[in-house]
Amino acid sequence: RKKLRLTDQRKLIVNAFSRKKGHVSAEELYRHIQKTTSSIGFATVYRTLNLLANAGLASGKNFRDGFVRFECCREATKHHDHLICTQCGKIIEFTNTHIEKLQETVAKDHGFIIKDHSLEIYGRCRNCAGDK
Amino acid sequence: RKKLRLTDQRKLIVNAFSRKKGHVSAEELYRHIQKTTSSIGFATVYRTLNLLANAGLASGKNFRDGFVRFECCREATKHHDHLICTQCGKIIEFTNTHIEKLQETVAKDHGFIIKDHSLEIYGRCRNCAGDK
DNA sequence: TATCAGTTGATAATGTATTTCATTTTCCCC
DNA sequence: GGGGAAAATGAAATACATTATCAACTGATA
Repeated sequence: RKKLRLTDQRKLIVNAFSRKKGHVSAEELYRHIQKTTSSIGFATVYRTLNLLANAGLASGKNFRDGFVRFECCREATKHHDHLICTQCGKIIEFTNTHIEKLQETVAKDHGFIIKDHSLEIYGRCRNCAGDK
Repeated sequence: RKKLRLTDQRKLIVNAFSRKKGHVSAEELYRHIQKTTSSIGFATVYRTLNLLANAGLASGKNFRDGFVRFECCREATKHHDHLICTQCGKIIEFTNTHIEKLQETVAKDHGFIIKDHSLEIYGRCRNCAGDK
């Protein structure tokens, strides 16, 4: 939040968003806000989330359910990758510096300069492992 | 191609698709086919690509341009990951068994059973590295 | 406080992808 | 080689998440 205006709606959205842990889609956040405060348009939710994303305060991930999920980028939550359960939708975050280093190596081998990357592992979580 | 019917359109689409190397979107393929043979509907291209994907003969990847790109899954082209140049759009494939092993380890640590994964590294390729 | 650019919200529009449905085509069996 | 059921096609309609539009509004600034 640098050179933009601090409006009531933005306060509300940012509050709701940062309170929600995990990975929220714009629509989920919109509906959640609607429950307590009506009169916030969903265009504003989208806009604000994109603003946060551009400002580096949120990041949008496109898993495989057709929409973008945003997560809060606090200082504490540095970069991380995701394990996604295809059964129950659970999302686990992890970091592995060893993998990151190997990615750097791969990139270097191809003359690439990494700007960003995303690694998602899809499968069954502990609880869903038994299900067919 | 197991229990489905072999139609002229499918032959055409599959031919065009397997001839096209690299990563093609349904729309690109559709337009490419239109240039030589009109009278193939757009829906049929989508349908056929999805059939191929379900049959494991193609795989669709969702990079960051908003649509799905399909690539041919030949025997030769086993699983691989991607380096994507955000400047010129070039896509380089790579494999790294070491990274894969580490992914298995991570998954095991969280009680996950991997079914699939996708790793994309975004950055600048050799040619575009200099550009601002 | 007056101003005015930034912001909002309802709605329309966008763009990719899927579905519908009447028509056509393929495959299978005689 | 037909006949017919089932599958496939194409054009258009639809779904769906997201973005653009634009008049009305509002917060920051002079």
